[in-house]
Amino acid sequence: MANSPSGDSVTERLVRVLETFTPTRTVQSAADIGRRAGLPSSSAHRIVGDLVAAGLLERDDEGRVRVGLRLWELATRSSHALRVRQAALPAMERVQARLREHTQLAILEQDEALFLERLSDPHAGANITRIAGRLPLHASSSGLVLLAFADATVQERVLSRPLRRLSPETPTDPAAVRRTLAEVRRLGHVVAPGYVETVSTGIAVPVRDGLGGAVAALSVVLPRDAIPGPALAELRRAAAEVERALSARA
Amino acid sequence: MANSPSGDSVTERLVRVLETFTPTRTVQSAADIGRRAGLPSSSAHRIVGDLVAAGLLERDDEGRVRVGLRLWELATRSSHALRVRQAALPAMERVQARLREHTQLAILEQDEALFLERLSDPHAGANITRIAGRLPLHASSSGLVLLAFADATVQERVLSRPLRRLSPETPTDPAAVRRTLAEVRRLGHVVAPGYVETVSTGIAVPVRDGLGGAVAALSVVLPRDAIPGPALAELRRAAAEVERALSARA
DNA sequence: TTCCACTTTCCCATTCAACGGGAGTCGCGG
DNA sequence: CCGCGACTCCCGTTGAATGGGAAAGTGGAA
Repeated sequence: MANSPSGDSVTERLVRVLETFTPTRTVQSAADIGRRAGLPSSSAHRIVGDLVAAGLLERDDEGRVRVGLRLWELATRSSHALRVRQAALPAMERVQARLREHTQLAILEQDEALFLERLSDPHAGANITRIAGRLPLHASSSGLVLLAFADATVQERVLSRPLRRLSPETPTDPAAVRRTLAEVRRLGHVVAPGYVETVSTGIAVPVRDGLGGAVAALSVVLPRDAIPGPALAELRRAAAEVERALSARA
Repeated sequence: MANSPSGDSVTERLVRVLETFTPTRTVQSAADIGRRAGLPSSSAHRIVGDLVAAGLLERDDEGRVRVGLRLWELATRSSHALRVRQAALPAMERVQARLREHTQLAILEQDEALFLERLSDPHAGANITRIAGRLPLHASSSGLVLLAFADATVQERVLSRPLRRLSPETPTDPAAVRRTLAEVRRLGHVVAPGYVETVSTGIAVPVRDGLGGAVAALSVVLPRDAIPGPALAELRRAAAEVERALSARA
């Protein structure tokens, strides 16, 4: 029953297998994969074997499995988001050189903020975001910026669902979030203290397209008590630079 | 016949479909995909539909197909090469800020040089390398560095096959390449004028691991007549920085 | 407007590849 | 030495993938 809403086709199985890999779990045994994907052991081994043969998975020196580089090569054909990343990288490096904390680039993807790039100072505190990681739109500075400039239907959909709480200070009242969004649109930025982690503050600005929308959010994560002014100025400058770079090649 | 040396299993078909996307061809109709992958039209449509449902492909506003972001998310689980990229990025930015041409990072992958990252000045001349692109090991500065510090069996295998010519100046005599490799090992760098394109010179240095091998090659592409000295100094410094960054987190 | 070329969707009988249970091997730790 | 887990191989069954064909949508040219 290919293509059906939730049976299991071969394709779905393959994806399930690939999804057993997480940002933290990057290598595992074939048997592990089978267990996590809910597959009979013999099937799991066969499927993993196929994927390895196809190059989507690789075996390391001692038989364990990891995601293959071929997959990354294929993924890179997905120009549209990666063009944004490419355009933003120089500006992000500049921000990072000045602030030396965490500098991030996120886009709106399936009602979440998807982080495309992240530059971190080794001396900066750890934080939760990762490249290719996601955060809820209402609960992160990047997300709020993306949501503020998103399509109205997206806003409705997101705010009509229960708003997950990441930290004690995450805003979970739809009305409050709506007010925040209006303010984001007015000011062109957002400062989100403690929304994601109590010890840090996210600061984000939109990278605008020509039509009132936002193609991405640039953000930095600072210690909770840092003063946001200088970071904001840096971010504003960077966003303008990215917008220029994006419009330059059309 | 799952897992067999070259029949066609479902997995192989999926990969064939994904491989119809190239760095240049990033969107196409389902029918196109079918033709390129050698699939009956009805099968092609079904498979594309499955892949879209799984999120590995996406349809744009007008029905055409492109590679999905989900694929990129999955690919990012492939930490091992991307750790190198992450470690190298700051140093690469520094090189790029100084030289303002093309700065590249490549690793050895299946007997080719695979480019993980590339920073290009908008004012620099175009050149052939791309992120996730590949070049032969004998015919690019990055490749020669990688080959010079590679396993002896890899060297033998590569040099025993016919050496493809990319430009009139590409070295294609195995003996000559062998001499070059020895020199690369002695000097710790290579200057490759016109090997890839007649108008440019590639300059590369290895990023060494602790054991006589190279984890990656850092390179720049300069106009053919540029003097290589300053670039070399920059690259050396950058490589040392990357080696430090890599050993820092273990 | 009609015609034509092309893409896409839907349907359905056939069949063959994927499936998974099971048995056997290897390697490790107790 | 035994037990446990990972992995490999085998093989009969079966149902999902397959692809031909028909028909509906799309769009440009005449």
